[in-house]
Amino acid sequence: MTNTNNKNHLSSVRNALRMLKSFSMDEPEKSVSELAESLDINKSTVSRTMATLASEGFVYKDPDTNKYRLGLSIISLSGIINNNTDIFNESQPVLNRLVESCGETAHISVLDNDEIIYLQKVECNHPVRILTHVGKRNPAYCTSAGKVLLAFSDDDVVERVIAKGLKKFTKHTITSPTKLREHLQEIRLNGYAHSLEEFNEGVSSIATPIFDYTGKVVSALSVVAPKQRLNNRKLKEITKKTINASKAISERLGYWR
Amino acid sequence: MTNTNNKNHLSSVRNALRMLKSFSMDEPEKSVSELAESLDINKSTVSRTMATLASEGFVYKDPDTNKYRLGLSIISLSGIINNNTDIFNESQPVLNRLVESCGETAHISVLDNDEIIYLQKVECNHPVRILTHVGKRNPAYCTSAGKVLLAFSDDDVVERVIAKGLKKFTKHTITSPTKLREHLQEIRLNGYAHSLEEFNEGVSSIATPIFDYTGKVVSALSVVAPKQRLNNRKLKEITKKTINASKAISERLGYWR
DNA sequence: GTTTTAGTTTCACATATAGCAACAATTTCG
DNA sequence: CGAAATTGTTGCTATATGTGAAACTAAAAC
Repeated sequence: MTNTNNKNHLSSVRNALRMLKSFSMDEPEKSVSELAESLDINKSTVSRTMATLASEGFVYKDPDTNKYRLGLSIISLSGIINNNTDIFNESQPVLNRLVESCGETAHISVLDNDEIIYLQKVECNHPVRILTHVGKRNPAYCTSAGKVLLAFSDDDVVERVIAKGLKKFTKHTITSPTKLREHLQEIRLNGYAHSLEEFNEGVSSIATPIFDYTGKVVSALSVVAPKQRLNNRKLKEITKKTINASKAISERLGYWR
Repeated sequence: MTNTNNKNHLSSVRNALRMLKSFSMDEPEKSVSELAESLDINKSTVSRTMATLASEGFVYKDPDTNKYRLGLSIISLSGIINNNTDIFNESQPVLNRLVESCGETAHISVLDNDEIIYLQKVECNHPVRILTHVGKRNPAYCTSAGKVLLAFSDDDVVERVIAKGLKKFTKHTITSPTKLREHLQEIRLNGYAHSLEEFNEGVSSIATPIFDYTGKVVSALSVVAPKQRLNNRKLKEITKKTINASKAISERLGYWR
């Protein structure tokens, strides 16, 4: 037996999903043995599970190296999500214009499991690029997008994030629960959030909330840039443009003032 | 027992994957009962499997309607695929320029399971749009991208496609095996393929092959447009631009000459 | 050529899973 | 508004099924 965790969950399915999730940006290819070791699951179980995943196209087995990669079925499924999510359909053109106007990379992100996850990214032309990608997860309390989303979330979400611990990533990371609560309050009033090197040294960002037709904040729009490209004037200018862009997206989602 | 198909495959995992795959553009939301009925799997099995999928973020359960949707874990995984696939990284800027220059939508697609699947799409600004999306599958023998990919595939792939049957979608669909073989031969010589309403009435497209550093055709670049926007001159012009764009992408992938 | 490592498959056993049925919770309909 | 029907979840049990150990291949390393 491997996992007897959640009683009403199918362990073999859970194993399969863990195998899928173990692929990452840094390790996009894995062998059966590597999977078996890192997940602490028997080799033969991994072998059979991966074969099943492969037969449905969720992973692809390189016939030369015997290593597995994520497969095209996942692309198919992601396409279905995207086209059925309003934010995807409505935000694309607005994002493009924002990126062009600011000259910096922009993202759409949502809160998931008390972290943010990037749903969309439009990259700028600068050769110096920031280290995000669609699907990436980042902490909520030290990114501008995360702070915006927290600021408009229920208190219990904020408290849960605080309870999980506010890890210090840089000397600018807010680690005091009280300060964080005050800061979020301020963000709610201002209608935007800045993160000046709170998560990564040398990286700053600006985020604003996107409202749906019910007036709920469903996602955040953020612009990221290397700190040195963001002097005070530029910061203000981009903040204003980001606010306008998120208003435009909110309106497309049916939000009225 | 539900499936005893492939002996060395895990049926519960296969069930889970079938459940994931049953979501589509037209049916992005499904209830337990719907899933159970359409897949002919017991309700309780579906319930437990979906709960497992939900706990890992592969599906999301709407607390109001009790219906399931595909979840964000899939977006995460797709992001990993994209950023680790050379075609994704290298083709984006070239695609953008092509779309701007042609004024029509462009795609990158690959062959998977004898069908084409769209990996990437850059949309044009025309209000009249074509019905594709990332992750969509289309038949290979009647789309321009598919024909290009078949033309540069091994014979057994072509024969397999023929054996599966050449369904007539429009009056322009090629349904004769002999004609198809000749046509593919021609495409290989020309270095591009056209599909003039072979799959959808009123829709035409142009596709060219993309080579990797080993000289193998790994994907196709295609431009799609409503038939009426593609007069003879425009068709020639776009064909030329598409050829150049695919050459540019191939070079970025390390292909020489 | 031998040794090591990696992946698949066989086999027997234990158990996790599928199906049934009962239950709880909605929703639909009279 | 209450009865009937539909839907989702959970004990329960038998048995199909997934697991782990080891045998077996195959390939790579030495």
